[in-house]
Amino acid sequence: MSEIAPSGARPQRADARENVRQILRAARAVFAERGFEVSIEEVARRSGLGMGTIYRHFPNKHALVEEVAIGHMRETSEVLARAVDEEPDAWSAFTRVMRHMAEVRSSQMFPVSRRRTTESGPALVAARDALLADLEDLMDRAQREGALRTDVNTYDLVLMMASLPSRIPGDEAAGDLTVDLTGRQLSVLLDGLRAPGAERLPTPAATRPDLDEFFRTRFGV
Amino acid sequence: MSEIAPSGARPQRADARENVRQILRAARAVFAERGFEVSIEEVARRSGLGMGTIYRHFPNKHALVEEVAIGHMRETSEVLARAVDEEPDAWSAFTRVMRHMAEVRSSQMFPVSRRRTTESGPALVAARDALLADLEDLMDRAQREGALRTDVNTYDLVLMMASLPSRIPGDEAAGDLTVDLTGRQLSVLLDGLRAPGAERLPTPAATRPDLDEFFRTRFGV
DNA sequence: GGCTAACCGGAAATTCATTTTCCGGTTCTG
DNA sequence: CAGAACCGGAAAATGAATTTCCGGTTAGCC
Repeated sequence: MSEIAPSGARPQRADARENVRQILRAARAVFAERGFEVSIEEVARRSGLGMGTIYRHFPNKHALVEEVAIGHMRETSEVLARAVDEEPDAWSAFTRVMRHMAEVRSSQMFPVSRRRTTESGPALVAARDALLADLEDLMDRAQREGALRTDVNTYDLVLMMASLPSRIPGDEAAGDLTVDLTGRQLSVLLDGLRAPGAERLPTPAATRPDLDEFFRTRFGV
Repeated sequence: MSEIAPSGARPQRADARENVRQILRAARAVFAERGFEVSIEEVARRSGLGMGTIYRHFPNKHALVEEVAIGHMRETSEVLARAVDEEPDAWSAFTRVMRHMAEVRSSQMFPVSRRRTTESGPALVAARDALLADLEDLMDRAQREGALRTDVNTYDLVLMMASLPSRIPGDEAAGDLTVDLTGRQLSVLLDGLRAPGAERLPTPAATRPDLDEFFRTRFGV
């Protein structure tokens, strides 16, 4: 995480460890709902802690974002592995992963990477690349199965997922939406991804640099 | 527009009128590419004019945004009318309108409305509501035709269109994308909108308040 | 229980981007 | 060619966010 217990000093207190957990939980929820440009104050409010506490455990905002992003990548990889194991075919596994990504909005975490090179940087890059590779495998299988249209690639997919609207805002806001916008759009999207696809997609397809560039201009990370 | 010639005074100069046109053209392009949170300085740069000139013709940034939005609404209404006239069926007309909206990214303009009540406020609301009504008619027809899935409504649509990524950045930027992301996503989206649709959409459907609320939290307008 | 380092809250300082003003100099146009 | 209309862009005003700081509070070992 962010604090290593130096050999000679006192260890981290139990309440502090619990607070770090609360911060990460709150950050994850708030980022999912509103994107990671929300203020630290917002995260603090949601976690029930003060801003000072957050800065006690993370050197700066970006470090917090990175930590959350790593969590997303790893978790999604696990979900993917489990789906591949348990589902009867690649398409079912694929939709299951999509639903999970939409639910937690992990795709917006892909671009979080190298603005500043922090200590968790390498871990993040590794987790992200591992997920992308797994996703590509799964999509290949779904395409060979004849279920997924063959003219989309991993980057298209991540970008599409990133474009989905946020899920319903949390507890606090008064004027909450009553619709599951994400769910509705995702369903339409999945239908659109089914093979063979009537529309002809403009070429060329997206590439990795496109993905990076898009997120850079879109989210500034 | 924004300047009325008072009866006794000199009329607006020809070069000034041309500049207003340039400002609107530049604003439209920049907003389409990067959203309307781009700075006025950006608009100025793109129009080849100074910031002072923009403020000479528009009392504040929001007034400029409104003017652009009105243009989008009216233009899209015209495109829709023409499409209905010329296309053989409702679905073709529908896709034509969708492609136009994606091209100019007019759907992100829907929420621009009543933050401050300006003089152009009523005109904007009228233009927007007219377009929404026309769109609803067209979707109804496409649904009765059996081409458009019946479980989506106008609000779903506007929201989906608003989620599409920006089109390829303009002249200036060095690291441009080489992909037509908008086009690819739109094609997938259109396939997903085809009747009958295999996926079952979460209910209830979106409503007008949902649309307003979504944009408020998403774009702050 | 008591001591002390670890911890917390949140106001205040800082930073940074953006909007908006302002005015000396320039350009149309009658 | 007079003079109002116009322009550019530096600088002031604003606003929103990040980050620091420190007096006051705990946890947890003795």
